[in-house]
This record gives sequence, C-alpha cells and structure tokens, in this order.
Amino acid sequence: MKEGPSIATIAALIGDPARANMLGALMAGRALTAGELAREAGVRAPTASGHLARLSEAGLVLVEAQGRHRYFRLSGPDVAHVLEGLMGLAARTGRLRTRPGPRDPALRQARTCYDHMAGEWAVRLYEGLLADGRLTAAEGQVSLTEAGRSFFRAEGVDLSALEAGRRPLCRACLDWSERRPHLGGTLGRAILDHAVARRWVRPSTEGRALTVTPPGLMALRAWVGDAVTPLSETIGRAGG
Amino acid sequence: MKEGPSIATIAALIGDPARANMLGALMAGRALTAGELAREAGVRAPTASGHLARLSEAGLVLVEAQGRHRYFRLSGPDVAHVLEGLMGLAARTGRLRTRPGPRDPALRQARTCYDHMAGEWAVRLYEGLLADGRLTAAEGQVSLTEAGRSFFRAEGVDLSALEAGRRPLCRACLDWSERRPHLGGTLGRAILDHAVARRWVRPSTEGRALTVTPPGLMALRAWVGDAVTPLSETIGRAGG
DNA sequence: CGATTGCTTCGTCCTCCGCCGAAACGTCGG
DNA sequence: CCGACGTTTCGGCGGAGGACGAAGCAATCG
Repeated sequence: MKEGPSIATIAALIGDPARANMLGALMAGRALTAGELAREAGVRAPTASGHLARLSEAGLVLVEAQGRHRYFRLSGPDVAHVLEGLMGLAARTGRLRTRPGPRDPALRQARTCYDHMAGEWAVRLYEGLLADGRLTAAEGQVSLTEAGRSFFRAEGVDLSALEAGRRPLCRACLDWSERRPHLGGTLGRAILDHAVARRWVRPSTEGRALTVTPPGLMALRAWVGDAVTPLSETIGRAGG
Repeated sequence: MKEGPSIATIAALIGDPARANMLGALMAGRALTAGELAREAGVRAPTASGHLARLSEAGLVLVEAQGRHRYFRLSGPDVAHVLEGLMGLAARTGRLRTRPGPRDPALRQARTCYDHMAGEWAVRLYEGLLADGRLTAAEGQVSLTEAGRSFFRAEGVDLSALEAGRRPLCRACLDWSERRPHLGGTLGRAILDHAVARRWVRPSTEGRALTVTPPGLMALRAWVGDAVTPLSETIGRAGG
C-alpha cells in the first residue's frame, strides 16, 4: 500500500476471468449489451451486471442506455492498448493453460484489434506494404512513404483527415498471436473501415473474428503482392 | 473461461497490491533482492517470497541468485510498457484513492521509467529537443533529425550502437504524471545513462525518484534551451 | 566451527469476492 | 392495462488466496 495502489486496482479489475472475457469481447470495437457480455463471459446476468458496474465505475468501459438495453464499450484506445499489451505478455510468458479452443484458428487468421485488423492477414498486409515500399519502418518507426501516400489516395483514403488528430497515422502494433507487428494508428483503422465497406472482410456477428470474403481475397492479395503465400489453405477452418 | 484466460491470469498477478508495489519498485530498472522487495511491498519475507515465486514462474520477472541474495528484475521492456500503460489508465480513470503521498512531488519531478527518464524534467527535455529541431515528431512518430544526430554524437553518444538492435531508437512514451509524452527507446535509455554517468541526476538509493544535481540543472537547461521555464517555480506544484 | 543473515517451505487463519437464485424495477409490445 | 424481457439489487453460499509465525536450508562472517 505504499505508493501505487491504483495500478493494482485497475489490474485486479482486468484480472478476473469473467471481466477479462468481457473486455476481450469489447476489443472487437463494437458496443455490446449487458446480456451479450454475460453470455460472452459465461456468467449469469446478475453476476455480469455487478462486473459491468465495477468496470464502468472505474472508467474502463462507457455505458449508454438505449431503451431497455444498456450498451457497453471500451472507454478508449488506451484501454485497448493495455489489453493488447497484456495479451502479448500472456503469449510470451504464459504456459498455455488456455486449451486452444475451436474458435482460435479463425481468430488467429483475422480479427479486429479494437479498431484495426490483427491476425495472420493483418501481419501479411503490413509486411506486404513494407515490401512494396509503401510503408517504411526506419528506426522501428513506421511511416507512409510517398508511394504509399499516392497508393492510399488512389484507393480513396483521405489521409489528411487521418492526420488531423493527435493520434499517430501509423503505429506498429505487436500482434500477440503472430508475434510480429501489424499496422495500427488511424491508417490501420481506415484500412479496416475500407475493407469492411468494400465487403472484403465481414465482422463476425459476435466476437472479434473477421471473415475474409472471396473478393476480399483478391483485393488483399493485390495489396500485398503475389509473393505472399495464398491464403486459401487456411480459410474456412472452424466456421463461426 | 471462454477464450482468454491467460490475460486474466497475468492481470490478476499484477492486480495484487503487494505484487504491484514490487513491480513498481522494479520499474526503476535496477535488480532488487527479495528482502528489499518485501520492504517495498510492505509485507513480511515469507509473503514476498511466495509472490516473487509466482511472478517469476509467470515470466514477469527474472531472478538471479548471487550468494545468499536473490536479485529480481523485470523480464523485459514489454512488462514495463504494460505497467506504464496501467499507470496511465489509473491516472486517467481512477478516482484518486491514492492520497498524494509526501514522496509524490519528487516522483513527479524526475524518475526512471524502467530504463529511461520520466516526469516533469523528461517531458521538458523531450519538448526542448523537439523545439530545437533535434527531434521531429512527424505523424506522431518520433525520429532524430540530422541536427539531433550531430548533437548527440558531439555529446559522445554512440548512435549506431543504439540502432543496432530491434528496439527503436526513439519512442514517444506517455508520461502518466504529466499526461504528455517523453522520450523512450534506446536513445531515451542512453540519455539516462549519460545523465547518471555525468552526475546530472542521482538515482535514489531505493525507489524510482531521480534527484537533479546543480550541475545537472545547468546541463539540462542548456539542452532544453532557455525558453523553458526555470524549474524552481514548478517544484512542489500539484495537479494538471 | 558456530552464529548470523537471507530466503524458502509449511501449516493455519481469515478475509474477500465471485457466483447464483429470488425478487424488484423499468421498458416494450399486445 | 398486463405479460414478456432486460437489467439491477439483495442475501447467502462457497472457495480461492493472501497474510503471518515457526521451522528448515544455504551462504557468509567472525
């Protein structure tokens, strides 16, 4: 109890399995109702309600009442960032007490990481953009090259809007399943929006998984170049 | 217990006050003995021993036996990074259940953040380097300008060594007390080493606090330029 | 060689908290 | 209005785990 109890409180809040599952579900970026989160966490409604009250009181999630539903979402990217960091630690350090569930392959392949893409596909995309000279990672810092800027402008991405805020355009976000970086930042977010809008990927109705559609397969392959292994072998395992 | 128990395990590990205090103490970057950590956490030796066993089994800390002492340290920058993230969340979200203790002003002023400097001084340093055109933060990505490279070379910093590894040279690390970024990465580390070697700052014998020595005051002020407010006025001021 | 110090293991106590069922509150639909 | 549904509050149960003292090893010192 000397100087830093607050960090313990926050960590303990995340440290309960039920609450961790809820937060993990919210990593998909969507707002979910208390009932959905209860199911996601594998607990009854009263239990979930208590957990959610504590999470929102601590400011980790925000709640919005809508009719008889209450929608919860993460209170910001910083929360998501810490959660991803914890996943990284868990992947690096933990024995895998988590028996690899049936849904895991789909998650490993493509998923949302709060507001951008993660998983095999995201890592490939990142490495493809690097290989094509559209991104550069000098000194470990990612930035968009001139070629990359014209590429995304041609795709219809409004780069100046993405650079308006305080949040960086490009950020290397360590993928906890692949152990290699993928693209975060506002550009990462824009790419996910882009891909969803063009039906290249379809977010799972619940959960973080992303399904890559056939046209998406073509489009993404064009983005990442032909040098990349065809994905077809890994698609369609463990439907959901 | 659905898909993500591992993150809960790690977070729960950090979520105990005694363990959190130990990890916080290790954020100073030094290796500490079990006894020191017990004192730091405010628990007896047996309790501390149990906690440290769990922390090292989970891979959050590394242990090295030396005579009858056992030295513990954080297992890597990723652990420190997650801890800093948690501190940020705690500062942003938490009601301040932590009454601002007497030691806090010193910590706010200058402290170590695992292996680089944090606190008021570190933020000033960062902003001074930016203002002088030695660092550039285009697109939210920090990098060293040509002027900056010559500056640090002249100071005797071996930049190529710093760029050798996988870890980035410059990283903007959010300062949880100042809520503004300071400099991390290998350059951040080198600056701390530099400042310690030249007796500009003196690490507290225990804890993360850094004391700025009178010559250090001169030197750092020269680094950050005269435009920066003298430190004397802001010492002991709280809040933001 | 015996005393001291640092750390761990063991056994025990005890508090905390996560879980649920039952019931209350509110919203929506007939 | 009344019933269905989503959510919260309440009360009680049970288990996990954090705390300590005493004792056991191991290394250092006189």
